[in-house]
Amino acid sequence: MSNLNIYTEKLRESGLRPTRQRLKICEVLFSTKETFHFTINDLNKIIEEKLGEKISLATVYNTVHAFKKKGYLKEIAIATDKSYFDTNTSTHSHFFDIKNSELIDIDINQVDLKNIPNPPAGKKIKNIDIIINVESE
Amino acid sequence: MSNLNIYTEKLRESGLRPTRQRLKICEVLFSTKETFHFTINDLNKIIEEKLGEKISLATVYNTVHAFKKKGYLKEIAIATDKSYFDTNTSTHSHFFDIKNSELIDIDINQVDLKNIPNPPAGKKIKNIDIIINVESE
DNA sequence: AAGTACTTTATAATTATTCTAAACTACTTG
DNA sequence: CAAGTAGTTTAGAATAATTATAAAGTACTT
Repeated sequence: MSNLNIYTEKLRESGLRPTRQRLKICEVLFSTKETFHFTINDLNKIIEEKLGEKISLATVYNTVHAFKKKGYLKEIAIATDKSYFDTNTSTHSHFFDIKNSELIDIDINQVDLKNIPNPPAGKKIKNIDIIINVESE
Repeated sequence: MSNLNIYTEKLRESGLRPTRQRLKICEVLFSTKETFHFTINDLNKIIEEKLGEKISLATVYNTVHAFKKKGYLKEIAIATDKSYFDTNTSTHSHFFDIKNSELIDIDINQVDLKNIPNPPAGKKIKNIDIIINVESE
């Protein structure tokens, strides 16, 4: 698989050694151009079911957090008990279906603020999270 | 205390009987026009420290959720392990200081979307959460 | 080839939240 | 106003997400 070098580089850049387990995680996260949303538990299940590799939750947590810190993953800000992550790290917003906890990407061009307010004194804006909550009618 | 009737009404409207404990919760949440942000734990501590009333956490959870359901409180969508609530139920957004988990209201007039994207087929927009993440510089 | 530093893992610990069932209280109605 | 009943409070247990730990295993340097 020629993606190996890419995975290895991503891991190294994140300060992690390329191990069998971490490469499997990469395979799920970065093998396709299609992006997706997941919880740690989702991810762990996919690795087990699709790749037949049973990885300790702690390893998945550590790796996902390292990728998030490095910017290879983004965390999505929603009011739920679990953390959701996104393999799409470009600036964009989400629809969130309250009933089934489904997240849907919104193209950046479709959402934009009219004007950005001045941050409080001594504070700098890092990024802006926009969630449009929807419900099936 | 002439606010008693107001508290009682809010509780009744939320489907709850006015009990000693719930009235104390109201006293903290609704006694002043100033709004504030809190976690369940914050709220419980304030009630104990300021009003000298020790209330079971379960009671606080139940009451806060009933108020949220009725619309007397709003939950704020941020990516943290705890749930944050807001006594300001008008449409508005927040600055969120990542380092100290501090929330600051933004006047609604200062934040507005240029255009609202069409929701996915069969779904209806309920509300929009906007968080501007900031960091001390 | 061997040593060191980093990893994985199972398991325990922590934290937020929800559940439960027994004791208690508000409210209705006679 | 004295029950009765339906809703409440509470401590503690149960759940669930996440983080910490420490022993066994692996990647990488030399």
